[in-house]
Amino acid sequence: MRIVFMGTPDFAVPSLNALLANGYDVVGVVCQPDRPKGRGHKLAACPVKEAAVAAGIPVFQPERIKRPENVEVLREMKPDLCVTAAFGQLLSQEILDIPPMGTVNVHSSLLPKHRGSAPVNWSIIMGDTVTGVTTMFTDKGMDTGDILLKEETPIGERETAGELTDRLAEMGAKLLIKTLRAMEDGTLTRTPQNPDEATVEPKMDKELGRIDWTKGAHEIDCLVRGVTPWPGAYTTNGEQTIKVFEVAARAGKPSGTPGEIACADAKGGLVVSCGDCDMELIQIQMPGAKRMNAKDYLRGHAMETGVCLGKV
RNA sequence: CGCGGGAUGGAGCAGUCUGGCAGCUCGUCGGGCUCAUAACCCGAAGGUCGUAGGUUCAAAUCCUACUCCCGCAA
Repeated sequence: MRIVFMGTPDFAVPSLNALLANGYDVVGVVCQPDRPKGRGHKLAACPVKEAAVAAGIPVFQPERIKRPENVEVLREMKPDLCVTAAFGQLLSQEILDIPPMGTVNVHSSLLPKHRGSAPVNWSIIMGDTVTGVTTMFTDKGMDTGDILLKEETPIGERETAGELTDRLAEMGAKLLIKTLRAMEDGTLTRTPQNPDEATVEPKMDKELGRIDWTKGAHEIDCLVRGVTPWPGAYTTNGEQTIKVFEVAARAGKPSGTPGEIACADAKGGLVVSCGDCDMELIQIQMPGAKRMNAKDYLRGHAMETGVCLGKV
């Protein structure tokens, strides 16, 4: 069975490797073009490309897969089946018609919940306690195809989007293999999604990570974990942007107005009031500095109590 | 050559402009105080000042090259 794999970020790599490890014939890999990245504005390959190159598989990186000449390239790969995992481009019907066995997608949520490009982030931000991975037949819409298999997992109370993504990537890879096995056995069933239960969220945006201190502690904690490590949560102190990696609620009532610094020393930590209590900023990063514990930062820097964070 | 910040005992920083004793807040170790303590008092250990070269009587500090880390932007 000739398989063409389409995926781009870290999430997709375990699925690709699982196909290879299980002896599937991956004849080509499609991913997003190299993008300028990092400080030197140098072009960088995406994780899937690196994995494909390491495995000696031809890589195709079209700017827009839908263009006729790119569709033709895909057609010439003569895939029996296509597998997608966080590819980053929608496929046209013309493309979906190429592989006779169809196109299977690995999605990092329990569909139809959390359609879109950032399901892991949103499931944490929304305060879900359970999430999972879903395999489905890709169709023309955004994560709207028929569901094949699902697997659930609880979301850890302290788990960040990055950590959960890693876990789901491994789960997704296993579920993908299970799905293909079932497909080969003829035991696979497909279930249409119930559109009434569907939710769709936008992709991650920097502005999303801005902490609103008037919100409650749980909501803020979910936001911080949901956008960590990317795009990252942050607040501001005057002109300075403070990136926030980990927060913890303090028992009791807020000791000041939302955003007000209640405590800022190496012993007591950095404590800020939010809507319903005080919160400790455990791990932060200041401009130009590396990520560190707030208490460490305060050993070498003074911060005034009483000032308000997050004021524009 | 996209813009910018940084590297100084175990942690976080000051000192660099204007060259001249290795400093601050902690941590660690020892001792004291205390019913007790993350509190307080006394003492100690611990540093090739990112690397290499240059200037100088003298370099953390000035000059040159290099390495590594980080913010913005993507």
